[in-house]
Amino acid sequence: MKKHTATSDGVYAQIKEQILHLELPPGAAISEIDTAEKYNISRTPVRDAFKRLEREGLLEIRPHIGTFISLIDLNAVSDILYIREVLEYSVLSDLMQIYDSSHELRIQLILQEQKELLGSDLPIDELSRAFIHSDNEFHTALFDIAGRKNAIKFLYSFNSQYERFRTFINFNGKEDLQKLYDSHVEILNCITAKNSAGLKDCIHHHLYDGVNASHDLISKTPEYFTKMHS
Amino acid sequence: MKKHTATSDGVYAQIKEQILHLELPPGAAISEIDTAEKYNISRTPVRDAFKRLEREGLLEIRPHIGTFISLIDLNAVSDILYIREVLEYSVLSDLMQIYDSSHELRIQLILQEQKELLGSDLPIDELSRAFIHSDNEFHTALFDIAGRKNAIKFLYSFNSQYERFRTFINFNGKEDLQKLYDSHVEILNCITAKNSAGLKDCIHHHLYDGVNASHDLISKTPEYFTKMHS
DNA sequence: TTCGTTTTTCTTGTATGCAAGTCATTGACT
DNA sequence: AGTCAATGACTTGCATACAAGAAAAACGAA
Repeated sequence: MKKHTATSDGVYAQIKEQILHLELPPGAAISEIDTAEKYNISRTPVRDAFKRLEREGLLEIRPHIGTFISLIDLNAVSDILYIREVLEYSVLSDLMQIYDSSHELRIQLILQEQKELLGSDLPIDELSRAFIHSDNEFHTALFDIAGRKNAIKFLYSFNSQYERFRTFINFNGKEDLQKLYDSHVEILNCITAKNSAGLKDCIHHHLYDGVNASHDLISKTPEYFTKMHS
Repeated sequence: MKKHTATSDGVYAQIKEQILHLELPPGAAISEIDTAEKYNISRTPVRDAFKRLEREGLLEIRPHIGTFISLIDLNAVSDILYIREVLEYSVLSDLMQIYDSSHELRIQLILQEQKELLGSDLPIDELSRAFIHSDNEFHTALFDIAGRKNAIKFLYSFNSQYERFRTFINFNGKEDLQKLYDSHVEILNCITAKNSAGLKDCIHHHLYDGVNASHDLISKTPEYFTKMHS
C-alpha cells in the first residue's frame, strides 16, 4: 500500500489504478467502510470516490447490498473502439495535411521510449503499464499536433473499461506490445506519406488486432466478463 | 418549483434542468446549504448532485469559496460539435446501406411531431425545449437503426454544455428551429437517396449553422460566456 | 482619511451517527 | 423433516456536527 493522500481525489486515483491493473478483480466486493479504514479516513470521501468510479463504469453500487468491481463489458469496449476508430481516423487525416519535420522529434522521442521498454526486462505487468502510458502519450501527441487535444481528452474520460481490458489482454505476452509499437510506426509512415487509405487500415488493425486475438484468453477467466448477447 | 423527490438523483435532475434552461444563469452562485433547505433535504444528497454536475461541466465548485453555474464554454461546444459531426457522419453513412421503408414510419412520426410543434403557438422557451427533445429523438432513432445506440448515448453523456448553448441560441426565434426541421428532412433525403457527399454537407450545416448565426446574440449577454482565446 | 491587521462570516471538506433496505441465519411451529 | 416467519448482521443512503480555508467586513493606528 502506498501513500495515503487522505482526500477524496487521492482514494479515487488509487482505487481506480487498482481496478485498471486488475489488482481489484472484476466482480470482487469492496465496501465503503473497509476502504475507509484501510486509508484511515471516513466514509464520506470514499463515497465520493465510489460514485465517480461508478459513473466511469468501474464500480457497480447496489444500494443496501454492496459495491462491486464491475465486470468487463465487452459490448462497451466495442462501442468505445468504434468511436475511437472513427474519431482517430478523422483527426489523423487532418493531421496528414499539416504534419511536417518540425513535429518529428516529439513523436520520435515517444517511439524511442517504447522501443526501449520492449527491450527491457521488466515483468509483464509493469511493462504493460508503462507501455500503455506511452501509447496514450503517442496518440495524445498526434491529436495535439492536429489541434484536437480536447477530443482525445474526451475519449480518455470514458474509456476506463477499455484501458482495463487492454491491461488484461497484455498479460498475453510481450508480442502484442511489439505489434502495437509496429503499428505506431506504420501509422506515422502513413501520415508522412499522406497515405489516407493505408492510415485507415493501420488504425483499424491497431485498435482491433489485440482484441480479436484475445478470445482464448477471455475464455480462461470468463468470470471477469459480462455475458455477450451478440 | 416542482415535486421534491428528496433524493440525490432527484435534485440532480431538477438542478440540471434549471441550468440547461438557463433558469439558473451562467455565473450565478448556488450554495449547498441553500439548495438543501430549498428541497428540504440535507447537504449530502445535494453535494452528490453538485459533484455530478461539476463533472458534466455545468457547475464550478471552488473549495471554501462557493459553487457557481459554469459559464458557457464555446471552445467546449466547438469540440463537442466536431466530435459529433465526425461520429454522426460515420454512423449515418453506415445507415445509408441498410435504411429501407421498414424504418420510414418511425422517423416520419418524429418529423411529423416537429412539424406540429412549429405550427403551434407555444411560447418560445417551451417550444425550444420540446423541439430540442424531439431533435434528440430524431438523431437517437437514426443511431439506433444503424445499430449504434450506445454511441449516441456517449455523446449525450457529455454534451450538456452544447444543449445549454442550444437553448440559448433558440431564444433567437422560431426561424432557427424551422431550419433544424428542414435539415432533418434533407438528411433523411440524403439517406434514402444514398447521397454520401450531400449527407456530409447536411450534417455540417445542421450542426454549425445555428452556432454561426449566433454571434450577435452572444454579444448581447457576454457575461454568460468564457473568453474565447481563438 | 488611509492603510494594515484582526475578526467575523461565509463557503466547502470531512467525520460520524442514524435510518432503511437486503439477505442469510435461526428458530418456532406444523 | 419441512416450511415460514422473525431476527440479526451486514450494506449503502441520509442527516448533522465539526474542521479548515477564503474573503469580506470591522476595527485600530498612523
